[in-house]
Amino acid sequence: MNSSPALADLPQIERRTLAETAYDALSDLLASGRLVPGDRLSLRQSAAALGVSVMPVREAVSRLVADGALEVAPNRAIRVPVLTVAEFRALAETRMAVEGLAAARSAERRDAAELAAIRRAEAAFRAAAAAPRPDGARAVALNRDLHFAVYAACGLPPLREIIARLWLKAGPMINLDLRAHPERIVGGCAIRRHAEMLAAIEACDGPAAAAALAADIGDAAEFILSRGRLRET
Amino acid sequence: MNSSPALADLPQIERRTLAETAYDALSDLLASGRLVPGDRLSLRQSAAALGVSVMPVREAVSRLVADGALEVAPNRAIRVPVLTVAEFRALAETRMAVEGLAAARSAERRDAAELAAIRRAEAAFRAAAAAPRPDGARAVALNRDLHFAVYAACGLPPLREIIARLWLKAGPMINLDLRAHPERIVGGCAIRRHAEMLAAIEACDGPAAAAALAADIGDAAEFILSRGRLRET
DNA sequence: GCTAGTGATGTGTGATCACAGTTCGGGCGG
DNA sequence: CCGCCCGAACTGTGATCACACATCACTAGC
Repeated sequence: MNSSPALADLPQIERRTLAETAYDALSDLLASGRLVPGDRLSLRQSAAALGVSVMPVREAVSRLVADGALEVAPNRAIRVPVLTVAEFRALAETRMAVEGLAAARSAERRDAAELAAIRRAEAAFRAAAAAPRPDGARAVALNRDLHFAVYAACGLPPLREIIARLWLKAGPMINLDLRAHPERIVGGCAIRRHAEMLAAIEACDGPAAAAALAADIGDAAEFILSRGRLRET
Repeated sequence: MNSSPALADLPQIERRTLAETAYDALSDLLASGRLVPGDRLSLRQSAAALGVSVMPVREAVSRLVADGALEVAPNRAIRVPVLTVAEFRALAETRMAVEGLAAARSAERRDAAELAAIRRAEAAFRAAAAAPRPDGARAVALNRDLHFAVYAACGLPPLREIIARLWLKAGPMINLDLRAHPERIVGGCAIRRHAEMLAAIEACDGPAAAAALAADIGDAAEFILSRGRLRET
């Protein structure tokens, strides 16, 4: 079975289902904080907005509900969860532990290319934060890029996926205030924590990287908690 | 709007969708090892077996695919993944890290009731392993009960859910050999590791609990790897 | 004799319809 | 004027249908 060698040049055509695209679209809305805790969303309206039928949207929403990024109220209404203080604390603690784990591994295993990528991401975030008029949405995206540049270097794909799901759950709450008040967190602790983390990763110091990252998450969580927008019970 | 206090006694009627039931049914098949890596399954056949239409099954399968517990081949065939050696190693390492984390927290935070539950689960597993003719399926279930009794005591519901998903991914591979050869792992290391873990939890020694649990997972992983049923590439 | 084309069958994916349940607003009775 | 009730509109859920694609057995052609 000989065939033209030109066929080898053909790139694999990507096979994306509409459900996957819908999932990505909704995930992005959640991760960027454009979907606020308490927001309701309707399958039919979302489908209309995406220009598809309810079928793919239903599948995407079902996955997000399973991830805890959305919830179906007993009234059968789909909405972005409004976490209680206790739930938010548990989520933040889990993130500090799991993401700290990933950061420690990254510090100990990163190669030169990964370190360079982390350095670039840190510099980009710092530059954006130093801008005269900070852009909330851009800061959120760059912060995300930096964190996941670190997690990508941990060598454990399953761990990276776990963290991505945790971000989906925490995203709306975290990014809500970060978008509204970019100067607070961005100008304050985050830059310092990121610098500490980068230094630890450069020094291959796992525990220090974990501590810096946990502190970064802890700072943000304390800030959110102090604003008191969560449910008490 | 006064009403009889007897109404307070009524338990909340559970609102389960068929999709959730289907998800639980398939999860159980995966977790218990009755679904073996490489097995294909069809939406229509599964739906017929469950006595529902393809709709709920499709949603359940979609979630399991998102969890990595199932995969859709490019041929559009649904099957339980056959992990490569590298993937299995990464999964085992992730489990050792994350579940070790949970065990450490449990050791440090468990209350008396949780400790009692863990003791009961450990005793039940030990008793089943000591039986003259070990029952593979029962040992799998009791092992699962013991582990999750520990994770339930860590005080972090999100962490518990993460571990449940990891078990869904690893379940088919782990339980395949455990069901086939209950005497190997059950009679050997597992009992000892469990005893070490229980002792550490009783002593509120977090690091020791994490080490014992990681060793338990590591032993099982080594055993699986030595059997060489995984894909090389 | 062996390969390449061709049909039937079954696959997941997506759209559409049907239905029970909820929500919300308008209008009637008090 | 206020409170209740009923109906229209909308919700998610499930079933059914339609379609493009993959697989396999089979046959015609070299």
